[in-house]
Amino acid sequence: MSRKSFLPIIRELVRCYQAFESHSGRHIRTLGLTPAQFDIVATLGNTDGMSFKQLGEKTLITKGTLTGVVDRLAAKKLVSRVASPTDGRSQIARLTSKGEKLFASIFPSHLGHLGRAFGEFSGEDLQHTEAILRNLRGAFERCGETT
Amino acid sequence: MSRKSFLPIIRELVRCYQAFESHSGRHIRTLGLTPAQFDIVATLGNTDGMSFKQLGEKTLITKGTLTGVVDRLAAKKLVSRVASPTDGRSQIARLTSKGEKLFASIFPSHLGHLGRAFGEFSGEDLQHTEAILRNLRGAFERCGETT
DNA sequence: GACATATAGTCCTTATTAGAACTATATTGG
DNA sequence: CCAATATAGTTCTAATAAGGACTATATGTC
Repeated sequence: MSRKSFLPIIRELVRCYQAFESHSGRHIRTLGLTPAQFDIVATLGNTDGMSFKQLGEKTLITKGTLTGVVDRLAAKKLVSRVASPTDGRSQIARLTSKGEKLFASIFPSHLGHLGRAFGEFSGEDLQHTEAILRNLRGAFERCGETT
Repeated sequence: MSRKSFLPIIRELVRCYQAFESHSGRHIRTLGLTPAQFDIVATLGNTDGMSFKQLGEKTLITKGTLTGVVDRLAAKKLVSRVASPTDGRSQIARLTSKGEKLFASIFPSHLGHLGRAFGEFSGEDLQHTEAILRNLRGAFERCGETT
């Protein structure tokens, strides 16, 4: 298989993601958060809180970064940290009541913003696009495992 | 169309891109460059140089960031800046001979690394995947234009 | 030629990113 | 019970990211 024939896919993936980031990030900033902060608020919404490990897994933000982002959300009084009752090493991050209100307000707004891109997609389009992306992700992840 | 039904696509796009970044970035770092630096070297390879404006368009690195990345590549003697002969505001960034050698050495290596992910893809798979990504990118970009 | 407007790149600021080293705590095996 | 190993989160570092303000230059109009 020609090595070059996959380059258009790489190019389209990068541009697609950047277009998404631009579309999404532009709106998030008007909400007074950064994309990483929004990601954490969205992940914590409608939960009782979760450990940093779980947060890192669900958001794919590396743990070195996660500490700082949670720090800034805590400084904004949107998130609080509580020591884990069961593991002395661990802390639980949880939305404060202010954070819950923010989540309740901005999450639907952001879903609406994102949804605008999908107005022309049929149900079949959506399922097909998801399947293709999952397959592509699997291809990259399988390479990662062999390292 | 249900607002929620596109969320799996968003999730898969983000995870797919992160898997790609992890797969690609890991290799680039072993080459002694950062992903943004590699992006610029790859974009300048096999050209006579280009303006920052053109570089920004081809790499989608914002100009505030671009100055710093080119600075660091210049400090590594991989890229040089020359004043534009036709526009007093503009500068041309170009690979040095050291940069050309690096490009010649690492670009095929990186293509090989990326190509490993696509070993199971048929020609039709590749074309189909590209078409889906282009369509999805178009959806996000069309939203950007209406702002 | 003068003036208004636009543009190229730089500088600045705040936040994020990734990963290694570190400390405190947990787990496992003998 | 103790030693070895693993893990959770923090700290640190250098680089990137995004966008606005700025300076120097270009362009267009009168």
